[in-house]
Parts: sequence; structure tokens; C-alpha cells
Amino acid sequence: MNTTRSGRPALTRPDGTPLRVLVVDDDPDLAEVLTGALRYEGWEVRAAADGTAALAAARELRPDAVVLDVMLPDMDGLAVLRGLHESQPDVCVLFLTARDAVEDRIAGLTAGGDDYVTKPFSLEEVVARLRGLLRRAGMARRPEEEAGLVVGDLVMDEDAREVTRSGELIELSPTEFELLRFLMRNPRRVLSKAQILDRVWSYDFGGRAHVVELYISYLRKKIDAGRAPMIHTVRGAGYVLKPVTG
Amino acid sequence: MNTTRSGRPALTRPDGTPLRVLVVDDDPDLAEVLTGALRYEGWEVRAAADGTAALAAARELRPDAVVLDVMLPDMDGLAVLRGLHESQPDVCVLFLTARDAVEDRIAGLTAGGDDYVTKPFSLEEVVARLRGLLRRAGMARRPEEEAGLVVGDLVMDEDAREVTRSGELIELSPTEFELLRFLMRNPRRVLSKAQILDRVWSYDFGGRAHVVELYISYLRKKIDAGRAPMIHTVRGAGYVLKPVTG
DNA sequence: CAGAGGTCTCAGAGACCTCTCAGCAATCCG
DNA sequence: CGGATTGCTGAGAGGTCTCTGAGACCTCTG
Repeated sequence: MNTTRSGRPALTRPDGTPLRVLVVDDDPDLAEVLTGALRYEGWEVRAAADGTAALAAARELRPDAVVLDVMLPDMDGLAVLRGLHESQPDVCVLFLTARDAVEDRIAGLTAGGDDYVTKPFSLEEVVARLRGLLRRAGMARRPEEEAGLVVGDLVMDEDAREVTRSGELIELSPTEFELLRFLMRNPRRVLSKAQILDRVWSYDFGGRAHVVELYISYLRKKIDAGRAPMIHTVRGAGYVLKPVTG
Repeated sequence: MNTTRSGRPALTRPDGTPLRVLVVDDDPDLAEVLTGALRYEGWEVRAAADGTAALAAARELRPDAVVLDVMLPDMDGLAVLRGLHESQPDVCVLFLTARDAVEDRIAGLTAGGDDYVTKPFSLEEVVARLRGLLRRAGMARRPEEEAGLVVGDLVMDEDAREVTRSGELIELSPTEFELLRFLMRNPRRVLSKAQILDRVWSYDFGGRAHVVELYISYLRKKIDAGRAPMIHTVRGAGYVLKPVTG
């Protein structure tokens, strides 16, 4: 079976082969980081630096999804989108856009059910959106019936952005939600603060690992409050999320 | 079968041939020590002193993993990573970084599931991380089904950093954990204090072999406390870890 | 424009870890 | 048997890691 590099079973195409994703961004560092993160999901990834290369690569790779920067040196987002749909009408597209980009442009781009994230983004968010797109488009098969993320009595519904523990609803801020999602996708594994920063915070975040401690502290107050703790500190190594019994 | 120089069966590629590792560091002494330690694991190792040489060597050797200093004279870490992934998308990378390098944050480098250790490091830690990376990436086949490290009723889960004896959880500090890992990877074999010092303590540690005695003492209190002892002193030679009956 | 919620920095308190020192115990050897 | 050697462990200094509260800054909303 196809698996992620973390050992977890991967989201695959309906026939069980790896999902194919094309990353299009003219910043090579960003493209590299994105590529790495998506490969980590167990997907087959290729990168292109401009619209022309993107269209050529798409024709060859026939990707299930494209991660597309709307500001490319040679073509604008809508043109690339048109070109993509010409060769593959069903492809899912996740747009990357600057925060200050004119909002209604985006509105037009996402009309076809596609989605977008604004720069600077966190990798966890990009991966989550892409998974959402692919699932909704029926292009991906879930490894199991994984109705939501479940660790012990802690349950996360990603679509509804709802978290419950023992059936009790817990309200989380956006950052708290992302952090918990990352923890829940890696249960029983110690995650270092650097790993967490790289995944949950946006790539241009200059701050220290200290924020991680802070947000872990917030999560504990909401999730572990008065209950048997699920979030554990491993001094000198990082944090683990574990079901209560073991 | 491929074996380590210590006689233990080696972690191999899926086809049983030795894993191939490329070491990239511009400090020749450090590169030598690393190369030696990895060869000792039964792996095929090659060294390169800068980014250009590394990429050339990678193209030729096609390594399963690369140990990569992020501070190279000619290229930055992300650029080397990009070059590596161009020729080998699936290669695992373990980064070496200075502790005082723009604190804690290895911006994006660990995003793809890769890992890092900070200098000064212990060889045991480098080897352990590399093994972890390779296992998770599905690039390595374990010699046996070695679900975790097991010696008698003593069990270590390296991912969760958890140790149990007879099912009872034992809490260990980072150094205690490393020391025990080394012992458990070499059961029934007498390890000298010098060997332990070289493996478990970082290469720039100036202290005496006395710390080893101290930490063995700590471990005994936690692991052997009130039970049949597993850690034995071999006077004039070192220490052995053995299952109780043997 | 005021208020609310969210994010992050700062700084202090406290817990924990590592290692040195020193004295004692066990073992070895003449 | 007695001295020398080797190993064990308690006490404690110093440093590091972690947690938490207070507050500044920002954005969004009414």
C-alpha cells in the first residue's frame, strides 16, 4: 500500500496509485518546501517555475491537482487555469495568492470549486486544503473510512472545523486548530518544536520556538482542562499527543 | 546477509543490499568520524566537502540518505536540497546545524519529513535519526520485525520516546534515553566506558568517563529498581545489558 | 471609533538536567 | 591482610528548558 513518509497510510487515487500533484511557483525555495511537504504526504510531485513550463508539465504528468501561484512571470492565473482545463477539465487547483491581492479576482478563480490560500501560508494549511479539494472532487480515496481525525476521545471534524472531547465541543482559534490538527495527524509520535514551527506556522515566520510552547499551553487549557492529559511534554525533545490509556 | 561490523544484522535496502549514505561536511575531521560511524552500521558511505561535490557524488552514488551540513562554503542548505531532489526525489536528508544558528528554526528544512540534529551531536543520535528517517520513508528493511527495541521485558518505542519494563512506563531524561538506546542496540555485549562516551556523548565533550558511571547508576535506579537486574558491571571492561534469564 | 478576539513578545518563576566533587563500597593483588 | 584500584552514589552548583501571566499590536466588526 502507498504510504506517507510518516508511515501513515496516504490519501490515494481511486485505483490506489499515488496522487499526482504539480507545484507552480517562481520562487525556487518556496517551490522546494511545498514539494517536500507534498511528497511527505505520499504523493507524486513535480514543480514548474512559470506558466509555460506548468502547462507542458501538466500535459505530461496529467496531475490530479495543481498548486498554482497566481502571480507568475509569464502568464496570469486565469490564463494558466484556462490552459490547464483545456487538457484536463477535471483537475483541482489550489491557488496561492498574496494577501493584498484584489479579492474579487480570487472569487472568479475559485468559481469552479477550486480553493486558495493566501501567502504567507502554513504547510499544514496547504496540505489540508488540497486534501479537502481532492476528496470533494472524488479524486481521492481515503485510506480507511477515517470519517474525521480521532485520537482517543478527541475528535476533529476538519470540514466543520469542530473539535470535541468526550462529545463536548471545544472552541479553538485558527492557530490552535492548526496545531491540534498537526498533533492529531501524528499521534504517539514526539514532534519537535522545530517540526511544529515548520508545519503549523507560515514559512516566513521569524519568531522563536517560544510560540509553540505558548500555543501548547493554550491547547492544554482547552483540551486537557480537568481531564486526564493527552498532550505530554517530552523534555528536550518536543511534544506528543496520546490517547489517555497509553 | 549484510551485517554491521558489530555483528548485528544491518538495516538494509529492500533488496537486501547495503544502504547508501552520502556525508556532506566541510570539516574533514567531522566527516571522517561520521563516515566511520555510518560504515559501522553496515552502510555504504561516501563523503563530500561542499555542495557542488555533494551533488556530483549524489548523481553517481544515488544514495538513500544524505547527512548534510547546512553551512557549506559554496551553497546554502535549501539550494543543495533542491539539487538533490532534482536527481532523486525520494532521498532522505538529515541536516547538521549549529546550535546558535538563527535559533531553533531550520526554516522549512524539516517540512518534507526530513530531520536535523544540532552540533555538537552524539553519534548515537545521528545514527538513530537516520535510521528513523529511512524506516519511515520505507527505504529500509528492518533485519527482523523489530517493532521497537526489545531486550527481555524491556521495550523502547523510539518514535514516542517511551520505555517500559514489564509494561510499566519508565521516564527517562534525554541522556538516560540515549544511553539506554545504545545499550539496547548492543545487548549481551560488553561496552567499555570509552565506547559509550564516544557514542552517547557529543564529540566535543571534555569530561571524564566518570559521567558514564553516573548515568549507569541513574539508569539502574529507574530500570532495575526492585527487579532482577539487567545492567551488569564487568569490572575492568565495561557494562552489559542482558535479559534476566540469559 | 470603540471593543473583541487573536497573535506574539517579554520576563520571571520554577522544574529539571547535567556534571563535579567527594566519600564510601567492592574488588583485586601482592 | 592491607593497600591500591575500580566502581557506586549522595549532595549540590550551575545551567537549561518549560510554563505562564501581562501586555502590546493588529485586524475585524458593529
